[in-house]
Amino acid sequence: MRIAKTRAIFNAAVDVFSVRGFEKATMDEIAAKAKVAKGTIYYHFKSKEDLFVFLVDEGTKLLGESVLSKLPDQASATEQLRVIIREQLAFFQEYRDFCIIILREAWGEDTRQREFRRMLVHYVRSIQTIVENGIANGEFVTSDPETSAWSIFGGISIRAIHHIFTGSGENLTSFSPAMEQLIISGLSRSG
Amino acid sequence: MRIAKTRAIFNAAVDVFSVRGFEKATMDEIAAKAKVAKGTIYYHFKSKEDLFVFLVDEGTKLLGESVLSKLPDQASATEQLRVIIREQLAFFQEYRDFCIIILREAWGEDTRQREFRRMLVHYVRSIQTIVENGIANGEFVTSDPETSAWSIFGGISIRAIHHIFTGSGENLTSFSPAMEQLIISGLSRSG
Amino acid sequence: MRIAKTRAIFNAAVDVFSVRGFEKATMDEIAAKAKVAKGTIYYHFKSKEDLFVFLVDEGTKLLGESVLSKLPDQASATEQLRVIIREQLAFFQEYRDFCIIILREAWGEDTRQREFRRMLVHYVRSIQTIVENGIANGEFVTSDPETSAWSIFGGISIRAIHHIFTGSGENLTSFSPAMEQLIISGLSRSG
Amino acid sequence: MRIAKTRAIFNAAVDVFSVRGFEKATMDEIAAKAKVAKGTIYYHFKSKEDLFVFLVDEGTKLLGESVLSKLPDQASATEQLRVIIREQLAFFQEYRDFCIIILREAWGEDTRQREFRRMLVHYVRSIQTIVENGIANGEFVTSDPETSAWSIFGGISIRAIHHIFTGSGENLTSFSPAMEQLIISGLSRSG
DNA sequence: GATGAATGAGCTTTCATTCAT
DNA sequence: CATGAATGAAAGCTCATTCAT
Repeated sequence: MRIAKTRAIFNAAVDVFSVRGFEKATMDEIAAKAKVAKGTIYYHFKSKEDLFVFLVDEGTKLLGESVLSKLPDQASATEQLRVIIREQLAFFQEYRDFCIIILREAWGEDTRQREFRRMLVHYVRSIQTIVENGIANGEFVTSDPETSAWSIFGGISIRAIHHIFTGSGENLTSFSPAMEQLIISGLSRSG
Repeated sequence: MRIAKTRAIFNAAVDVFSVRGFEKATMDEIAAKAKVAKGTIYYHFKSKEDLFVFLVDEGTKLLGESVLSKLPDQASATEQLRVIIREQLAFFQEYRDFCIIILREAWGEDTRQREFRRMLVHYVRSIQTIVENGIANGEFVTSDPETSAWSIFGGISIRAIHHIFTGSGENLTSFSPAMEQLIISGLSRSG
Repeated sequence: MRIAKTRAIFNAAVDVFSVRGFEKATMDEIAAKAKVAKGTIYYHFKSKEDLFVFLVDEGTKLLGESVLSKLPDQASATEQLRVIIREQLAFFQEYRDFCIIILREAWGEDTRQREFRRMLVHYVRSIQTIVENGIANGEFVTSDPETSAWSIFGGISIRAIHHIFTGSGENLTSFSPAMEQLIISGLSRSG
Repeated sequence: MRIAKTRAIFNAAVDVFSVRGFEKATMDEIAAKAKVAKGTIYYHFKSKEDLFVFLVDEGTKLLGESVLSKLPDQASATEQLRVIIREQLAFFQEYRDFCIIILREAWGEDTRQREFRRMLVHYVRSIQTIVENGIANGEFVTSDPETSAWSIFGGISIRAIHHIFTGSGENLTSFSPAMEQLIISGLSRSG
């Protein structure tokens, strides 16, 4: 029972936070959506902030696991990067709420925002590592792997969120080929 | 006098909105920072939302002007794209507050957020046009110019905001070469 | 206008705090009694605690002034002590609320309670000084002026509060002769 | 087992109520300190109020027994009063928590507070009886034995609580001689 | 034009009490 | 006997907005 309620609150919170944003989200709405009394949320989480941080931790961990578990061990850096692009888009397709929450709530000096960025940095470092491996084995060329990694992460994320708010029902993964090409080969015809 | 007060309010608002976010920003803090009475803000702006939208309109217009006015008319699409990257980074360097506001406040279904995205779409369409011109004249190859344009915009923005919150004092424009290379030539050695 | 509202809030707060006690008093009830909106209280006082401390400071100052201003400068210590007893009873007669608040709210480790005791100590020290003067000029005999002063203050206060809650409508000052006799001459017939 | 748990709850309650006061004390803290589940308290006591009243009844009874059992039957009223003063101080020395609870929680119109005063009145009446006996046999002089009794009780209690919150570690009974002298002989040299 | 005192709806959080196990 | 998860009413506090001056 305990886990069931915690789960219900978690799901409701993801929903409400993504629609309203952290500040405008109310515990009342989360409680209603989770079909528990407001006090029940406070029995399981010590505050709104605590609930949010829990959700962000889980969500970012899930992003990491979802994407990184798909990486083929023996493949080239190029292939690995393609997988990253494809799987991050797939993750945002399945968890649109997290895509919104990430872009909206990570930037600021509040505790929850710092914690959020700490998780994000961890994820982006995985991309950076792949880029660095690619450089090491001669596949890639770049003067600044950190900039590359954040640009790749940001490109995918902003492309996704723009689609979420503006696009048709099209699946996010349909952008994968164009993005892979852009990131691997660049725009230039000669490459 | 009118313009002076409006200006003071505007500047204070940019500051407070970027530090606190729209919801946590208070009219009291904006008034205090602008050194006007709270009622004075309501004399110049109809509401908190109205003030925010004004600021976003001005800011996005300024972004567009700052970046696009630097575009050399007769240059190649490649060169134009390089200028976009360089100048958008320069803009974010000068107006860090606005970089933060864009990434934080543009995503949601509130009126102010829709208006915000409308302005953003306008700007990104300029990038898209350059990409399309590049395709038309054979410089560029991509199957999806819209995805390219948003990826470019997103890559630059997220790289910038990560630096703003985490980086050292380094100038944002120092990332320009690496980003130009990534976007023009891609990561791949063979290109 | 400002002072009028502050005054109304002050009076309402004294009333509500004395009837309910600090913890059970609600800002809603104070606001209703003062006929102002709840927010108005927070415009004038930064918190419930702040309001309470303000009220305690004023009340204890008033107690000090009311009682001590009646002290005849050139009189004997005995006469001065009689005045203290009479006037403190008169003060509690007029400000029963303060009598209740003092006995109820001064004991504890919260900030407001420490502050309260600080004020009380100041007042009781005046009694102690009179006792010490009496010793110096040979009127009084006691081995411990501090104990005497607190016993006198406590005797008066508890006798008063017992009357407030249990007694008839009789005026508190009617206890003055018996108390003066007790404190000056003691119970013993031989004295 | 039943009695053991009831005892543990009782002790924890005395502790928590004296530190926090009735309103701020929480059943959670009492349960934690008693090392029982919260529900267990409700098995033994019907409500928070019920627990408090039980504790007050026991405590006041204990005060009465502790002090009055020491009264030497055949002694003079003067000697009996000296014993009262000494033993009440000794009681407060051993049960400081209860001294605090008395002064804090007895004044108000709630049921528990009326019940509390009913117990207190019972105790103070014992002092009053001694005073009246003293008058009857010519030892004492006073026009108002009730006022004397409450003043004596109040003087002792307030002197004690002031010491508890402000004093050094000194034993409360060290104030007994000065208080006995004050109450028996008064401050006046001539007596 | 400009002010700032006043408002009250709305929010987060607490906690005594209940009850299924 | 004992437990502790769940409840929801109630409270302190915030803040965008208004309006008399």
